[in-house]
Parts: sequence; C-alpha cells; structure tokens
Amino acid sequence: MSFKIIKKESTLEIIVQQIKDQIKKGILKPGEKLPSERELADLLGVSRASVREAVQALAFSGYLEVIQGKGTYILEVAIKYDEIVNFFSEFSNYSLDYLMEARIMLEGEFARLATLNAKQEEIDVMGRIFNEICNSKDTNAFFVKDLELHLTVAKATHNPFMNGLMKIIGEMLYKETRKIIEGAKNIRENNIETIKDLVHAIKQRNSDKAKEVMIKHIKDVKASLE
Amino acid sequence: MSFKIIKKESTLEIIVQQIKDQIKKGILKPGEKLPSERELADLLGVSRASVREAVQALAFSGYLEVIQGKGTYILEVAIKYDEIVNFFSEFSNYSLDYLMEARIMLEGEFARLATLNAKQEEIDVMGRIFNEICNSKDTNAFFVKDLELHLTVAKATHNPFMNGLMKIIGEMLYKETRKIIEGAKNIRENNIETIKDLVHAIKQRNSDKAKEVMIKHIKDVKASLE
DNA sequence: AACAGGTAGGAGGTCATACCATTATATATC
DNA sequence: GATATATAATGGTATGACCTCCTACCTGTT
Repeated sequence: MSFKIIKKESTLEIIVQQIKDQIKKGILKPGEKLPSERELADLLGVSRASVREAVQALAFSGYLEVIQGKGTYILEVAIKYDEIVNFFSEFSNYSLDYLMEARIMLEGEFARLATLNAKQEEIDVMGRIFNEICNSKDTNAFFVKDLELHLTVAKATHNPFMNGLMKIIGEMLYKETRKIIEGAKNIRENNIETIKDLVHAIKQRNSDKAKEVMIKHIKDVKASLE
Repeated sequence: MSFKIIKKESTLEIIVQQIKDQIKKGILKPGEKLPSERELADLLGVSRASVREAVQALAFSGYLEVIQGKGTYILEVAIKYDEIVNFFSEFSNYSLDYLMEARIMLEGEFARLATLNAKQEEIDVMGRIFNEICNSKDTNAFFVKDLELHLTVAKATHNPFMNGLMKIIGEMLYKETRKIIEGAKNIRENNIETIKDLVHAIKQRNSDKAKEVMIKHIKDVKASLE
C-alpha cells in the first residue's frame, strides 16, 4: 500500500499566493491598483469574503494598501515583511552551529562596544545580574539570567540596531536551547568564572579583554551543549 | 479653532489590538483556546466576518493557530513576528550612523569569514561584479552593484544567518540611502580603488586584510554621504 | 471488556446578499 | 466655466446559510 497524505490548500492561501506571484512576476506593479474585491472574487471564482481575508493578510504583510472608497494598491516594499519573518522562523531548521558562529562574531563586538559606551548604572546592573547568576538554583534559571546579561551588554552599546538584533538572537537562542538544556551538565559551575571575568573587564573599561572573554564564554556554553 | 483629526480605527484593528492585549496581559495564555468565532463576534458585538479577518491576521503574524473543526489556539511564540517587523521598519527613524556603525562591525567580519570560506566560483562572481562597478555610469548604478558585491561577500561566509542578516541590512540601506544618493559626489571614483583592494585581498585569501579594507570601504562611503 | 463503526454537536471554511461609508465621476444648475 | 448635486464605484460591516473537519459519545459485535 502506498497512500499519499491529502494536503488541501485553503482558498485563502491560494489567493494570497496568486497575488504574491503576480507581484513578483511584475504583472502587478507597485503603485498600480488591484482589481476591486468584487471583480477579483469573480475572476477567481470565489466569494468576496475569501478575497477580503487574503487582501487583509497581504495588507498586514506590507504588500498592499487598502483605501476605502478608492481601491487597493500594490505597495513598493523595500522590506518584505513576510520574507524577514520567513528567514527568522526557518532559521530553526539551520544548525545551532551557525547561530553560535554568528554569536561569537557579533557578541564579541557587542562586548567591546559596550565597554566603551556603557554608563555606570548599566555596569551596576550587570553586577547585579551576575549575583543572580551565582544564586541561580537550576540550569534553566541560569540560562534565563545569562541571557539577561547578554541583553544588557548589547543594550549598553547604545546602538539600537545592535540592541534589537541581540533581542532577536536571544529569543531564537532561548527557543533553540530549551530543548537541550536538560543534557547540559555543570554548565553553571563551568561558566560562572568566565562571566565574572567578563563583568570585571567591562568594569575596568578594558574593551579588548571584554571581547575576548565574551567569545570564550560563548564557546564554553556551546561546548557544554554538545 | 483646534480640532483633532478623527481617526477611526477599523473594527478589524480594534479586534486585533484587543486580542493582542489579552495575550500580553496574560489573560489569554499560550496553549489555551480562544473563544469560538461566533462567540467572539457575540462578545465583541461585531460580525463573524470581522472576527475572522482579525483572527487570520493574527495567525499570519504567528500569534494564533487556527485548526478547522477544533478551534483557535494561542501560540507560544518565542519570536513575535510583528515585533521583528516593527523593529526593522521603525529602524528608519534611527540615525543612519547607527546602521553604519553596525555595518562596520558586521561586514568587516563577513569579509574575514568569506575570505576563509569562499569557493573559487564565488570569488569569480565578485570579480565580475567589480568589473560592472567599474563600468557603472551613474551613482545609482554604482550603489546597486556595490550592494550586490556586499551581498555576495556575505553569502560566501556560508553562514545562512549572516547571509540573511546582510540581505535585511542591504534592503534597509538601499531604502535609506536612495534619498541622499543625489548629494553624493564622486562616490564612484573615490571608492573603486578600495573595492579593488577588497576583491584582491579575498582572492589572495588574506582574511585580515579583507576585513580591514571592507571597514575602510564602508567608512569611505559613509563619509561620501555626509 | 475491547474494538469498529455510526451519530450528533461544535468549530472553522466558504458563500451569497444586503446595506453602510467613503471616494471619484458625471450631471445639472447658475 | 465654476459650483453644487446626484450617481456610480469601492471598501467596510452584518446576516444567515451551508460545507467540512474534529471530537466525543453511543452502539452493536466479538
């Protein structure tokens, strides 16, 4: 026997896909008007309700702009929202190695910049978080607090782009590592010393040292997870 | 006279906002089931069609999962898609300086890694693009080709995360700089030599040199735009 | 008691129709 | 010709109907 799973695409998905394709192929150009909802429903042989749901979804994603009384227009999008979303959500399929490689590259620099730009109160916050890391009871608590420290460092770069980037990385990381945290033994004990060095280096305003220690820390965590 | 513009929020937007708020406040928890569409329509005093449009939009954004026959469930989202989108689209409000600072940091490393990992055919592509840069007629053509080179370098890192990141940066950059390209004089003449050095360094597999030149190149372009 | 099949209710999926609100266009009036 | 009004086009919302799918429960057979 060899049956295939029947995968039915919903009407909504089909309409969304068709409109997207027409835009990508250049048949529908930015600035142009989409056929009216009634007309589209007629052309596609579906109800206006279905067309509306598809149009709203595409408007939400930044492809279309709907204006009551006028019509629906194709937007010129520099950033395709759903492609960004796709990139980040599909990233789960990539190896954790890639993410770690990127972290080593990025966060080393974050640490260096943070050391140069951090305000005293931000350094104080790092010290407080370090204490909480020391007092963390289990692996999960350690991870949450460790992540908080990384976010604080990124924020201390005072560059909103890097700060935002770190938030995204942090969320992906947390999502990815949660599954394998259980297997990570002694991760707390093995990392506290390095984290202490990191906070100390920042306190001493030694940016190169901070970068170096941050990279070591990430490599250590990576090793613990393997 | 001092009248305020009456901004009517559409029913759809109000519903979306209400559901989002309930999730953020923790009244609706991940894994829980949303009231049925008919019930929600009743609770909110709107039609089921409006509820459906809102629910579909939220499903599109990764907040909800709708399963025919079962119901609609609140997802546990590590990454809130619309927040990512928000971050990247709001970035336009930040200074170009931040983006450039981030580029210097990121792309220097991209160049270094690409030098280590690039396949010969990828290096050939870079050479071809360099020729096209030399032949570019106007500032805009120069920018397009230059961006293509940066994307190619990032791709040659063979790290999908960095590749994806560069795509996003490229799109933001293109969007941001288009407005001020006109004022950039002699940008082509002032940069060709550096770009030549960059491609050459990669060809020679000199990763530190590649990083150094890439940083110089970005700084030069930044200076040209001021 | 265990299993397979049948049945009914709930929930999302789709459709048709009607009417409201806004915008653009055509027409009439001066 | 300019202005004002009526008309048409288009998106926004509401209703009600029917379909498909999932779940839970019932029922008869073994």
